[in-house]
Amino acid sequence: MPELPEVETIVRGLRDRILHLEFSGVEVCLDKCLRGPRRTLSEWIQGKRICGVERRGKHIILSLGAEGALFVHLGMTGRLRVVPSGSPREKHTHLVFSFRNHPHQLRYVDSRRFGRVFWEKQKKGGWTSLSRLGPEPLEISPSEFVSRVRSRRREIKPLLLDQHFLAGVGNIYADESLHRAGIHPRRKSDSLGARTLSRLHQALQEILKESIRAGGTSVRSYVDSAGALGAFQHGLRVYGREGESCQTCGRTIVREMVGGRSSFYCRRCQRGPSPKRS
DNA sequence: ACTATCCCCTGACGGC
DNA sequence: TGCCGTCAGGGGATAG
Repeated sequence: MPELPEVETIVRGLRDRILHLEFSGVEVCLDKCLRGPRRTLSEWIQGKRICGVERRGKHIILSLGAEGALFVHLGMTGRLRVVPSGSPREKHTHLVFSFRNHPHQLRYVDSRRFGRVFWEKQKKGGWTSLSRLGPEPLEISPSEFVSRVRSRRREIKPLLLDQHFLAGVGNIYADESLHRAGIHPRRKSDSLGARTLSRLHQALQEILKESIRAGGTSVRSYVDSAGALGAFQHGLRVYGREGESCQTCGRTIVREMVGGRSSFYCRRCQRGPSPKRS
Protein backbone atom coordinates (compact mmCIF):
# COMPACT_ATOMS: atom_id res chain seq x y z
CA MET A 1 0.00 0.00 0.00
CA PRO A 2 1.92 2.98 -1.12
CA GLU A 3 1.28 5.80 1.35
CA LEU A 4 3.16 9.05 1.75
CA PRO A 5 6.62 7.61 2.59
CA GLU A 6 6.47 5.00 -0.17
CA VAL A 7 5.32 7.56 -2.74
CA GLU A 8 8.02 9.96 -1.57
CA THR A 9 10.61 7.21 -2.00
CA ILE A 10 9.36 6.45 -5.50
CA VAL A 11 9.37 10.13 -6.41
CA ARG A 12 12.97 10.58 -5.25
CA GLY A 13 14.01 7.55 -7.27
CA LEU A 14 12.20 8.76 -10.37
CA ARG A 15 13.78 12.16 -10.00
CA ASP A 16 17.21 10.57 -10.25
CA ARG A 17 16.31 8.43 -13.20
CA ILE A 18 13.85 10.14 -15.52
CA LEU A 19 14.04 13.87 -14.83
CA HIS A 20 14.67 15.85 -18.04
CA LEU A 21 13.89 12.91 -20.29
CA GLU A 22 11.58 13.49 -23.25
CA PHE A 23 8.63 11.15 -23.80
CA SER A 24 8.62 9.48 -27.19
CA GLY A 25 5.43 7.55 -26.67
CA VAL A 26 3.24 5.41 -24.48
CA GLU A 27 1.79 1.99 -25.04
CA VAL A 28 -1.53 1.50 -23.33
CA CYS A 29 -2.31 -2.12 -22.45
CA LEU A 30 -5.24 -1.36 -20.16
CA ASP A 31 -7.53 1.58 -20.88
CA LYS A 32 -9.29 1.36 -17.56
CA CYS A 33 -6.38 2.75 -15.58
CA LEU A 34 -6.60 5.97 -17.57
CA ARG A 35 -8.91 8.79 -16.59
CA GLY A 36 -9.34 10.34 -19.97
CA PRO A 37 -9.11 9.14 -23.58
CA ARG A 38 -5.97 7.22 -24.42
CA ARG A 39 -5.54 9.03 -27.74
CA THR A 40 -5.32 12.31 -25.88
CA LEU A 41 -2.62 10.90 -23.66
CA SER A 42 -0.44 9.49 -26.41
CA GLU A 43 -0.74 12.55 -28.61
CA TRP A 44 -0.33 14.94 -25.76
CA ILE A 45 2.66 13.28 -24.13
CA GLN A 46 4.67 12.88 -27.32
CA GLY A 47 7.79 15.05 -27.34
CA LYS A 48 7.17 16.52 -23.90
CA ARG A 49 9.96 16.73 -21.38
CA ILE A 50 9.75 15.80 -17.71
CA CYS A 51 10.85 18.90 -15.88
CA GLY A 52 9.84 17.93 -12.38
CA VAL A 53 8.88 14.90 -10.31
CA GLU A 54 6.83 15.82 -7.27
CA ARG A 55 4.51 14.31 -4.70
CA ARG A 56 1.20 15.56 -3.37
CA GLY A 57 -0.37 13.27 -0.79
CA LYS A 58 -0.23 9.84 -2.40
CA HIS A 59 -0.09 11.27 -5.91
CA ILE A 60 2.99 11.28 -8.10
CA ILE A 61 3.23 14.32 -10.36
CA LEU A 62 5.36 14.24 -13.48
CA SER A 63 5.52 17.89 -14.37
CA LEU A 64 5.75 18.71 -18.06
CA GLY A 65 6.40 22.39 -17.49
CA ALA A 66 4.15 24.95 -19.08
CA GLU A 67 2.33 22.13 -20.85
CA GLY A 68 0.81 20.47 -17.83
CA ALA A 69 1.43 17.35 -15.82
CA LEU A 70 0.85 13.65 -15.64
CA PHE A 71 -0.51 12.25 -12.36
CA VAL A 72 -0.24 8.74 -11.00
CA HIS A 73 -2.08 7.30 -8.02
CA LEU A 74 -0.84 3.81 -7.22
CA GLY A 75 -3.90 2.60 -5.35
CA MET A 76 -3.19 -0.59 -3.43
CA THR A 77 -0.71 -2.42 -5.57
CA GLY A 78 0.48 0.02 -8.21
CA ARG A 79 4.16 0.27 -9.11
CA LEU A 80 6.17 2.57 -11.31
CA ARG A 81 9.39 1.00 -12.46
CA VAL A 82 12.23 2.23 -14.61
CA VAL A 83 13.61 -0.78 -16.47
CA PRO A 84 15.66 -1.50 -19.60
CA SER A 85 13.43 -1.42 -22.66
CA GLY A 86 14.20 -5.02 -23.57
CA SER A 87 13.45 -6.53 -20.19
CA PRO A 88 10.49 -8.90 -19.93
CA ARG A 89 7.20 -7.28 -18.98
CA GLU A 90 5.95 -8.33 -15.65
CA LYS A 91 2.35 -9.47 -15.30
CA HIS A 92 -0.22 -6.66 -15.02
CA THR A 93 1.86 -4.13 -16.89
CA HIS A 94 -0.71 -1.58 -18.05
CA LEU A 95 1.33 1.35 -19.38
CA VAL A 96 4.76 1.51 -20.97
CA PHE A 97 6.32 4.93 -21.47
CA SER A 98 9.32 5.27 -23.76
CA PHE A 99 11.81 8.09 -23.95
CA ARG A 100 13.70 9.70 -26.80
CA ASN A 101 17.31 8.47 -27.05
CA HIS A 102 17.08 6.52 -23.85
CA PRO A 103 17.48 2.78 -23.23
CA HIS A 104 14.99 2.61 -20.35
CA GLN A 105 11.22 2.62 -20.09
CA LEU A 106 8.88 3.72 -17.35
CA ARG A 107 6.35 0.98 -16.67
CA TYR A 108 3.14 1.16 -14.71
CA VAL A 109 2.11 -2.16 -13.19
CA ASP A 110 -0.92 -2.76 -10.99
CA SER A 111 -2.38 -6.17 -10.19
CA ARG A 112 -5.37 -4.93 -8.19
CA ARG A 113 -6.17 -2.21 -10.72
CA PHE A 114 -7.13 0.31 -8.06
CA GLY A 115 -4.53 2.77 -9.30
CA ARG A 116 -5.13 5.41 -11.97
CA VAL A 117 -3.31 7.75 -14.26
CA PHE A 118 -4.57 11.11 -15.44
CA TRP A 119 -3.28 14.31 -16.94
CA GLU A 120 -4.09 17.95 -16.94
CA LYS A 121 -3.03 21.00 -18.88
CA GLN A 122 -1.37 23.78 -16.98
CA LYS A 123 -3.63 26.53 -15.82
CA LYS A 124 -3.40 29.17 -13.20
CA GLY A 125 -4.37 28.40 -9.65
CA GLY A 126 -2.99 24.89 -9.22
CA TRP A 127 -4.12 21.47 -10.35
CA THR A 128 -7.87 21.03 -10.50
CA SER A 129 -7.66 17.31 -9.90
CA LEU A 130 -5.71 17.74 -6.67
CA SER A 131 -7.56 20.76 -5.36
CA ARG A 132 -9.68 18.80 -2.93
CA LEU A 133 -6.76 17.24 -1.11
CA GLY A 134 -6.11 18.26 2.47
CA PRO A 135 -2.80 19.68 3.71
CA GLU A 136 0.43 17.73 3.78
CA PRO A 137 1.09 16.09 7.16
CA LEU A 138 4.74 17.13 7.04
CA GLU A 139 3.88 20.75 6.33
CA ILE A 140 0.95 21.47 8.61
CA SER A 141 1.88 23.22 11.86
CA PRO A 142 0.95 21.71 15.23
CA SER A 143 -1.59 24.43 15.97
CA GLU A 144 -3.25 24.15 12.57
CA PHE A 145 -3.38 20.39 12.99
CA VAL A 146 -4.95 20.64 16.43
CA SER A 147 -7.65 23.06 15.35
CA ARG A 148 -8.35 21.17 12.16
CA VAL A 149 -8.91 17.91 14.03
CA ARG A 150 -11.02 19.55 16.70
CA SER A 151 -13.19 21.31 14.14
CA ARG A 152 -14.49 17.91 13.01
CA ARG A 153 -16.62 15.45 14.84
CA ARG A 154 -15.51 12.05 13.64
CA GLU A 155 -13.60 9.05 14.87
CA ILE A 156 -9.95 10.02 14.76
CA LYS A 157 -8.69 7.19 12.62
CA PRO A 158 -11.15 7.51 9.72
CA LEU A 159 -10.46 11.24 9.90
CA LEU A 160 -6.70 10.69 9.48
CA LEU A 161 -7.41 8.44 6.49
CA ASP A 162 -9.63 11.02 4.82
CA GLN A 163 -7.50 12.50 2.04
CA HIS A 164 -9.63 15.65 2.00
CA PHE A 165 -8.72 16.17 5.62
CA LEU A 166 -5.02 15.31 5.41
CA ALA A 167 -3.27 14.04 2.29
CA GLY A 168 -0.99 11.03 2.32
CA VAL A 169 -1.78 9.05 5.46
CA GLY A 170 -3.00 5.50 4.95
CA ASN A 171 -3.82 2.57 7.19
CA ILE A 172 -0.27 1.77 8.29
CA TYR A 173 0.79 5.23 9.39
CA ALA A 174 -2.57 6.06 10.92
CA ASP A 175 -2.30 3.01 13.20
CA GLU A 176 1.35 3.60 14.00
CA SER A 177 0.97 7.27 14.86
CA LEU A 178 -2.13 6.67 16.99
CA HIS A 179 -0.21 4.03 18.92
CA ARG A 180 2.80 6.25 19.43
CA ALA A 181 0.55 9.06 20.61
CA GLY A 182 -1.51 6.74 22.83
CA ILE A 183 -4.86 7.44 21.19
CA HIS A 184 -7.61 4.91 20.60
CA PRO A 185 -8.62 4.82 16.90
CA ARG A 186 -12.29 5.37 17.78
CA ARG A 187 -11.83 8.47 19.88
CA LYS A 188 -13.95 11.31 18.57
CA SER A 189 -11.83 14.02 17.06
CA ASP A 190 -13.48 16.85 18.99
CA SER A 191 -13.01 15.01 22.29
CA LEU A 192 -9.23 15.09 22.05
CA GLY A 193 -7.27 17.68 23.96
CA ALA A 194 -4.71 20.04 22.49
CA ARG A 195 -1.81 18.34 24.25
CA THR A 196 -2.90 14.93 23.03
CA LEU A 197 -3.28 16.18 19.49
CA SER A 198 0.11 17.90 19.56
CA ARG A 199 1.51 14.53 20.50
CA LEU A 200 -0.30 12.98 17.56
CA HIS A 201 1.03 15.64 15.22
CA GLN A 202 4.54 14.97 16.42
CA ALA A 203 4.14 11.19 16.24
CA LEU A 204 2.80 11.41 12.72
CA GLN A 205 5.66 13.59 11.51
CA GLU A 206 8.30 11.46 13.24
CA ILE A 207 6.94 8.22 11.86
CA LEU A 208 6.55 9.53 8.33
CA LYS A 209 10.09 10.89 8.37
CA GLU A 210 11.51 7.69 9.86
CA SER A 211 9.77 5.67 7.19
CA ILE A 212 11.00 7.91 4.39
CA ARG A 213 14.51 7.50 5.77
CA ALA A 214 14.00 3.71 5.70
CA GLY A 215 12.74 3.78 2.12
CA GLY A 216 9.14 3.08 3.07
CA THR A 217 7.31 0.02 4.36
CA SER A 218 7.29 -3.15 2.27
CA VAL A 219 4.21 -5.10 3.18
CA ARG A 220 2.43 -6.77 0.32
CA SER A 221 3.95 -5.75 -2.95
CA TYR A 222 5.64 -2.42 -2.44
CA VAL A 223 8.98 -1.80 -4.13
CA ASP A 224 10.48 1.50 -5.23
CA SER A 225 11.16 2.67 -8.78
CA ALA A 226 14.36 0.62 -8.88
CA GLY A 227 12.67 -2.48 -7.48
CA ALA A 228 14.19 -2.18 -4.00
CA LEU A 229 12.32 -3.07 -0.83
CA GLY A 230 11.78 -0.59 1.97
CA ALA A 231 12.80 -1.34 5.55
CA PHE A 232 10.26 0.38 7.76
CA GLN A 233 8.20 -2.80 8.19
CA HIS A 234 10.79 -3.63 10.85
CA GLY A 235 9.91 -0.41 12.66
CA LEU A 236 6.16 -1.07 12.85
CA ARG A 237 4.85 -1.37 16.41
CA VAL A 238 1.24 -2.37 15.83
CA TYR A 239 0.34 -2.63 12.15
CA GLY A 240 0.03 -6.28 11.14
CA ARG A 241 0.96 -7.42 14.65
CA GLU A 242 -2.34 -8.83 15.85
CA GLY A 243 -1.73 -11.29 18.70
CA GLU A 244 1.81 -10.07 19.39
CA SER A 245 2.84 -8.21 22.52
CA CYS A 246 2.86 -4.45 22.59
CA GLN A 247 6.49 -3.33 22.72
CA THR A 248 5.53 -0.59 25.15
CA CYS A 249 3.43 -2.41 27.73
CA GLY A 250 3.34 -6.09 26.78
CA ARG A 251 -0.38 -6.36 26.26
CA THR A 252 -1.63 -8.28 23.24
CA ILE A 253 -2.25 -6.18 20.18
CA VAL A 254 -5.75 -6.48 18.79
CA ARG A 255 -7.25 -5.99 15.39
CA GLU A 256 -10.65 -4.48 14.93
CA MET A 257 -12.54 -2.83 12.10
CA VAL A 258 -12.77 0.93 12.50
CA GLY A 259 -14.42 2.95 9.77
CA GLY A 260 -14.38 -0.15 7.60
CA ARG A 261 -10.61 -0.65 7.87
CA SER A 262 -8.54 -3.13 9.83
CA SER A 263 -7.08 -1.34 12.77
CA PHE A 264 -4.33 -2.62 15.00
CA TYR A 265 -3.90 -1.15 18.45
CA CYS A 266 -3.04 -1.79 22.08
CA ARG A 267 -5.93 -1.61 24.53
CA ARG A 268 -3.68 -0.52 27.36
CA CYS A 269 -1.63 2.15 25.60
CA GLN A 270 -4.61 3.42 23.63
CA ARG A 271 -7.57 3.75 25.95
CA GLY A 272 -10.97 3.59 24.31
CA PRO A 273 -13.75 6.14 24.22
CA SER A 274 -15.97 3.65 26.06
CA PRO A 275 -14.87 0.51 27.89
CA LYS A 276 -17.03 -1.76 25.72
CA ARG A 277 -18.31 -2.07 22.25
CA SER A 278 -21.04 -4.21 20.72
C1' DA B 1 -21.21 17.50 6.77
C1' DC B 2 -20.94 13.07 7.96
C1' DT B 3 -21.97 7.74 7.95
C1' DA B 4 -22.83 3.40 5.82
C1' DT B 5 -22.64 0.59 1.92
C1' DC B 6 -21.35 -0.96 -2.51
C1' DC B 7 -18.11 -1.47 -6.09
C1' DC B 8 -13.82 -2.24 -8.48
C1' DC B 9 -10.08 -6.47 -8.81
C1' DT B 10 -6.80 -10.08 -7.69
C1' DG B 11 -3.89 -12.76 -4.68
C1' DA B 12 -3.84 -15.09 -0.55
C1' DC B 13 -5.82 -18.22 2.37
C1' DG B 14 -8.96 -21.66 4.54
C1' DG B 15 -11.86 -25.66 3.90
C1' DC B 16 -12.53 -29.86 1.89
C1' DT C 1 -3.08 -31.32 -5.64
C1' DG C 2 -6.60 -28.41 -6.71
C1' DC C 3 -10.97 -26.25 -6.74
C1' DC C 4 -13.94 -22.91 -4.71
C1' DG C 5 -15.60 -19.39 -1.64
C1' DT C 6 -14.26 -15.45 1.06
C1' DC C 7 -12.09 -11.26 1.92
C1' DA C 8 -9.00 -7.03 2.27
C1' DG C 9 -8.29 -2.53 0.81
C1' DG C 10 -8.02 3.25 -1.42
C1' DG C 11 -11.17 5.89 -2.85
C1' DG C 12 -15.14 7.28 -5.62
C1' DA C 13 -20.14 7.03 -5.98
C1' DT C 14 -24.46 6.90 -3.91
C1' DA C 15 -28.07 6.79 -0.54
C1' DG C 16 -29.51 8.17 3.93
